[in-house]
Amino acid sequence: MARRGRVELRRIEDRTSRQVRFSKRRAGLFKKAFELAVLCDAEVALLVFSPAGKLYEYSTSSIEGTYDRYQRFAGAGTNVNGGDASSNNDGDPSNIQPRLKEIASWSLQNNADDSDANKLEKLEKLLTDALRNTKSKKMLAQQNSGSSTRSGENSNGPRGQKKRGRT
Amino acid sequence: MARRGRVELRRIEDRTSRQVRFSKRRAGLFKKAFELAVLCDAEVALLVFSPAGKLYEYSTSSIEGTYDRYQRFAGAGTNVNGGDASSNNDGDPSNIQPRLKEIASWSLQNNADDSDANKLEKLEKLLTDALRNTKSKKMLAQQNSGSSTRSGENSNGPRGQKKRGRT
DNA sequence: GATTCTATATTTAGATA
DNA sequence: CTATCTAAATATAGAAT
Repeated sequence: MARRGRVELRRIEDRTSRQVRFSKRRAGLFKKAFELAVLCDAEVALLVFSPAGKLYEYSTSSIEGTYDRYQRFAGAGTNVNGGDASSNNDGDPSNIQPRLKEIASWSLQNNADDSDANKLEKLEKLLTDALRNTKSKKMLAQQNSGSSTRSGENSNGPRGQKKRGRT
Repeated sequence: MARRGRVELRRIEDRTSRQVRFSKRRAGLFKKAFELAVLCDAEVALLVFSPAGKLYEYSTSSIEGTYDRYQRFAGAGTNVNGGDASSNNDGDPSNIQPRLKEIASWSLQNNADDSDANKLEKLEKLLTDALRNTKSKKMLAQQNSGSSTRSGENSNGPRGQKKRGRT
């Protein structure tokens, strides 16, 4: 963030302070959203509920419209994750369990120490791979079942692109 | 925004430049959205379609959930209270182990069946969260400054967070 | 609660790799 | 396309209004 002392990334306890920051940051966030839309010609939809329950929204066109596009996009399996399912998936995209085993194992072995960058790096890799496999698998499952079980597509990030060699 | 010459708030004509800015600004926007959610305990849903048609999303809980709340809210036009509904994210990026435990547990319980979209969806969320935590944690460890500025990067990798020589 | 002032913390456009 | 580095523009925590 920015300014004098430095801010911990965690829920602000002081009610008043949290409210003030919410106001300021909300304004900043909406401004950024607007700029991204205009400068880069992107379609943006942003919904924010304040801790008090108040609604704030912004959208290039309309919340509904963008949400619809989102559903069609995600549901149709068009290009759900930007197309990164072609990387080195260890061959079989449906082979998730092995990855999970690794993660589970790693988790147990490092239970007492998770502050080391190297370990974190390794974990990160495992998670990334596992996630990639998951997505590939999910698409397959959805396509096969034919039914639209689109309950909650809720992957946070726009997953990493290829990440391998440079062009 | 920020940098050397100054930016006109209008569509960037140069295709390449626009693409690069989109990448950077998108990352910044998602980071801000994440911070607002964590710091101020707000519920956020963000959808972005790049000019190329790629989808990027972030949500405190789930896009669908927040959209639903939005519709209800807009429809009722009243205070959607009755519980505040503030999602508790567990906000602490340094708390990775709990996530891993969840993953490990899930892994064991679903060992025999990983072909179901719903299960995969759940797993995906777990992995995404865990990954996000990992990255935040890693940056912290790397900075090794003892202070505590974290950033919840949910997009691609942790942007250059090295030392950044301020002038 | 929102806004202004101010001293820092961040963000980011460009150029590169 | 992504990551770095640098210089310059913003964003914003705190305090006061």
